[in-house]
This record gives sequence, structure tokens and C-alpha cells, in this order.
Amino acid sequence: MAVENIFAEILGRVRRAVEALGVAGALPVGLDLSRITVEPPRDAAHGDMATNAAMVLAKDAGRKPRELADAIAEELRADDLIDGVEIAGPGFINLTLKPAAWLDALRTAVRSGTRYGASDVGHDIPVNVEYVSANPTGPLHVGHGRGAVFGDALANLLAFAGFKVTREYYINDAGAQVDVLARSAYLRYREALGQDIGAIPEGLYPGDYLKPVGELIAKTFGETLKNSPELEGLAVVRTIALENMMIAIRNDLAALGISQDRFFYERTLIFQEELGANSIDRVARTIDWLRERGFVYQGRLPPPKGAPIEDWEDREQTLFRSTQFGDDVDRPLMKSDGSYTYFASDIAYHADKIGRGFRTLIDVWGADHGGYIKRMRAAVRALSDAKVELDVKLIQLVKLLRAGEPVKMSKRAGDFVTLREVVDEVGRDAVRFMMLYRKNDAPLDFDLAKVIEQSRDNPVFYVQYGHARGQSVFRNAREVFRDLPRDIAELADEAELGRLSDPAELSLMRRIAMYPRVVEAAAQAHEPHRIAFYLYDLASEFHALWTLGNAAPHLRFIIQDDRQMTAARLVLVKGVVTVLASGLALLGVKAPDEMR
RNA sequence: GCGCUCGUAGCUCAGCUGGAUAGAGCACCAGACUUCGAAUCUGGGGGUCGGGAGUUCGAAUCUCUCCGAGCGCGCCA
Repeated sequence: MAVENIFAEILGRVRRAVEALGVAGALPVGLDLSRITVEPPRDAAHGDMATNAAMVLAKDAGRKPRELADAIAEELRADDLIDGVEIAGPGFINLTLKPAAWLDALRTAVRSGTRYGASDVGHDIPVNVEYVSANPTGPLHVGHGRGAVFGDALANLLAFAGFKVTREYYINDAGAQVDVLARSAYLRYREALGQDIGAIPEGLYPGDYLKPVGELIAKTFGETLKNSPELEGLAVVRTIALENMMIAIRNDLAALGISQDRFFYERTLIFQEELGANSIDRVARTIDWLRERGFVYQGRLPPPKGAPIEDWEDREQTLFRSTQFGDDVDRPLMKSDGSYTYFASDIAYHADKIGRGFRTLIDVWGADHGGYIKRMRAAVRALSDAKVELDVKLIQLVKLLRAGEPVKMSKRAGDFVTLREVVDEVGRDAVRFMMLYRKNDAPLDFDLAKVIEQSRDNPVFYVQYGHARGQSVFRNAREVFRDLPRDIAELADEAELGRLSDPAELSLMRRIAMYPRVVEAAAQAHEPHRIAFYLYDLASEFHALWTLGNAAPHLRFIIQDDRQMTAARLVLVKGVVTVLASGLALLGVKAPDEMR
């Protein structure tokens, strides 16, 4: 028998037990079983698993929880995986599994390799994860990096859980900021031609990173753009500057091991270059679509209270009826000059995503965009008849420290520390793991000195070291037993896992068995940090077992005169190594064979 | 004024979508290296889960209300 997820398996058995009682007439039929959970109890003394079935069903069944628990327990006692059943507290049913169940879970883990924990709970549902989406006006900073790592890990996680994932980047190339970029690059172009441009004027981007762009333009066009009409020249400059910014951004992302499937240009919503001037404005089309359904109207908004707006003009404008979909006020779609607001093109963009068949949309945003969530969710509801769900994950700020002291801003890059500087200094693994070792909505202190420290205080190191230690056991074991297979996983069948009976060993097996459940929960909650914390706990338990061997030689992994015992232990270590490798892969962090 | 995200040990944070006596790391105290790399491990003290009320078998978790922090608040993106 191969059970992939032991918790899901037992949950299924508990449900069947309840159904059996229903059939037998001991319970009403058709009870809602969805609230039943099976989870490891906090206190191991309560057994391997606990279910709340009796407490959850008591009311609907019209029975007392303890009484109902007795009935369910009686059914479960006959189960071939279950060794003991006890009822405790207000009606918990505590289950102790037969050791074979855990041995089986370990075998499954080892045999499945890095696919262990993968599942099909996503049912191939198409999910779009949009992340980074930084304005292409300069290098990425550390905050962007956190969103990038989060989005990437979440996408990995969802794919692992059986969702069909598209990783996407939305490029705001239609707004005023890109025009500022173009003017800034044009200045650098004149500089490259040898003109004295003086100080960069207020409002333009001062960063040195535009110098190479200016030089590139000068090299490509010579002096021809210098005297061309401004609009025409700027259009050319803008395209080149934009493309070069995007190349730089993609390089920064690549340094973190991130590549996205699709780069969506905002301008393609409005201009279809290949179709010529008569192309359809998809923003207008989307707004019309909403207007036909009564979600868009002409009206007035009250001025916001609190911060008074000096030039407030009470005027009639085009509004989206977002209050009908859970927002606090209706939102404007057009500026006073008649052009569309950013929100309007965002609606069109999300309409495009919906049109591409995604059932779940996940947007990863910086925390300063929090005030935008309600209207965007409202828009997605309106566009999809509430069939598509938008989950917005807000990424909190990153505070850069070095040994506890705030890091000074880099002058070279403008006014921020670039992502690339940080990755170059501490490495991809440290950046990725630390950024995932925190909930997305909690602020993050990122200490450049701490993350390269080799100690328990540095979770990146601690987890990677766990993997390396496991590999080192295999290396040492081969010195003793020359005939070990190249892949320790091949020992899974022959090894007498029943000899692994120390509480620490069994506990480690339980931890390994928990992994598929953690993956599933993390994927459904859109919370990759759970993987990072789980890995830390797993590594911790492994380190502890390792050290037990110091004082108790019979617990060492390698027993010189007992090949069978060694084989069993190696399979256990292989289980640990397998899960660490699998989890680290989800986080996009390397699982090293040795630390250096 | 309104909205969003938060408030858990001295510090930094978890807490498995409502479960049992709230957990780690750091710091502090006391221990374990003729080892399978001690780059680690073991034990200890330390909490009115911001305050209060409610929902129910059961609340750090859900609701309400105060207090406090950060972010945001028609044409910026």
C-alpha cells in the first residue's frame, strides 16, 4: 500500500466511519463532513493524530460529543492502520497509528524522491500569479526582490500542488513615468554626444544606470535624434530605454533564479501597433462592457475627509460602481483631461486575464498599494460574475541592516540599495530563504551580516547544513559498506525499517509524513513561508537525532557491524534529505551536498 | 475622518483557516566534543496572546468596541 498523504488518508477513513454509522442508522445521513479535520495533536502524549469529528457533528446529529465519539471510535478500532483509539477532553478522538503506517510513509517519501509532497489537489485549475510588475524606470530594489521571491515560490508551490500556473509581469509602459524615463534617457543621449547637460533637473531620474542607455542611443542614431521634433525623438528613445530597463530587470530577476512566463505590456491594451492607428482600445471596450451592465455611470464623488485637497473640483465624472461589489466608494475611471485612470487600464488588464481562462488570480503588491485591493477585487467580481477569485498578497517593507545597523543608501543607484547589490553580496540562497522565512504581510529586517553567518541563528545555513549533513552520512556509510547502492533510495525495499524504534526516530518519521499536508495547506493558503518554517523544524529534529549518537553510540546512523541497522537508518536519513531537497526546491534555494 | 495590514516571552518571529497545558530562535543561566564535521545538541527561568465585551462544547485565531503602530485616501503610477 502506498499512501501519499497519511493525514488525508486517515481523514478519509474517519469520514467513512461516520458514513458507516449513518448507514447503520446510528446517525442521521447527509451530515456535513467538511468541517472534520485530522491533525497532529500539540502534545504527542495524545497520540499520533486527533480528530474533532465528534465535536463538529454533535449538534447536527443531536448527540452528545463524548457519546458520538464513542460510536466513531468503535468503528475506527477496526481500521488496519489504527492501533489505538482514545477519547479525551470535550470529545477529541485521539488515534495512535500502527508503526507500519509511519514506516510506510517513510518508504513512500524515499521512493517518491523530490516529487514527494506533490499532489493534484489543484486539479489543473489555471492560476495566474502576477508579481514584481515594477515600473520599468530603473533597477529593482530590495522590496521588489521580496515580492519577486514570494511570487516565484508561491508559483512553485501551486504548481507542485497540481495547479496550472502562469507567472506574469505587468509592465506599466503607458503612463507618465515612462515618459519621464524617455526624457531622462534623452538627456543621457545628449550627454553621450558630448553636450554639457549640467545637473539632472528635478523630476527626472538621476541614476547612472541610464548612462549606458544614452550611449547606446548615441551609438545607434548618432546625431540624428538631436534635432528631430521632440515627440518623434522621444518615442524612439522611449522604446529603447524601456527595452533596456526590462532587460536589466530580467537580469536582476535571473540572478535570483526567477523567470516569468509572460510579460504583459500595458500599451498593448490601448495600441495594437501591428494593426495600425485604427486598433481597438481595449480599455474603452472593457469600460463599455461594464457600462452595458450598469456598473459604470456618470456621477459625483464627495471629497475625501481628513486630508483636504486644495484644488478639489466637484465635477461629474465616469465612475465604476464598485460599492456594489464590496468597495467603500465608487471609483473614477477617467481623469479630468478625458484619459483613463490607472484603475481603468488595470480593469482591462484583469479582464484580459479572466478572458485567458484563469480561475484564480493572485496579485503580489507592495504594502503601499493596500488601499487598492477592494476596488480591484470589486472589478474582478464585476468582470467575472463573481466566478473568478482575486487574492492580493501584500508584501511588507524590507529593512536592510548590517550587524544590527541600518544600511546607508547607495548614492550610485539614486536613493535606494539595489536588489542586485544585495544578491551579489550575500548570494541567492540567503536572499530567497530569508525573504520567505516570514509571512508576506509582516515587515522584514534583513541583516546582511546575519544571513551569511554559519550558526543556528541563521535559518538558511541551518537548513542547508541539515541537507549537507545527511549527504555526509551517505559518504561515510559508503566507506564502511562498499556495496551500498548509488542511490540510497534503493534500500527502501530491503531495509528493515521496523528496527527504527527509538522515539526520536519515530518522531522524525512523523515529521516527514507531515510534509505533503504542509505543502497542501501552504498552497491553499497562498503562504509559502510555511514551507520554510517546516524545513527549519525538520532540520532541527534531524540535528537533534544526530547529536543523540554522541552519547548513545547505538543510535548512530552508521553501525559498523550491523549492515541491516545501518540500512534502515540510511533510509530514514534519506527521507530527511529528500524532504529537505524537495522543500528547498520549492523555495528556490539550493540543497548543497556539503557546506564550505 | 475613512479604509487596509498588523499588535503573541526582554528582542525577532511561528502558531497548521476555531482545538487540548500558546511554541521556536536570540539574549540570560547550567551542561555535553578520544564524534558520524560540537558549523551541533540537552536542560532551565521568562506570557493578563494590546484592553474590554460577544459568538460556542472550545477563541491568539471569528464579530463588535476602544488603545497603539505602519501604509493609503478623485486627475501619481
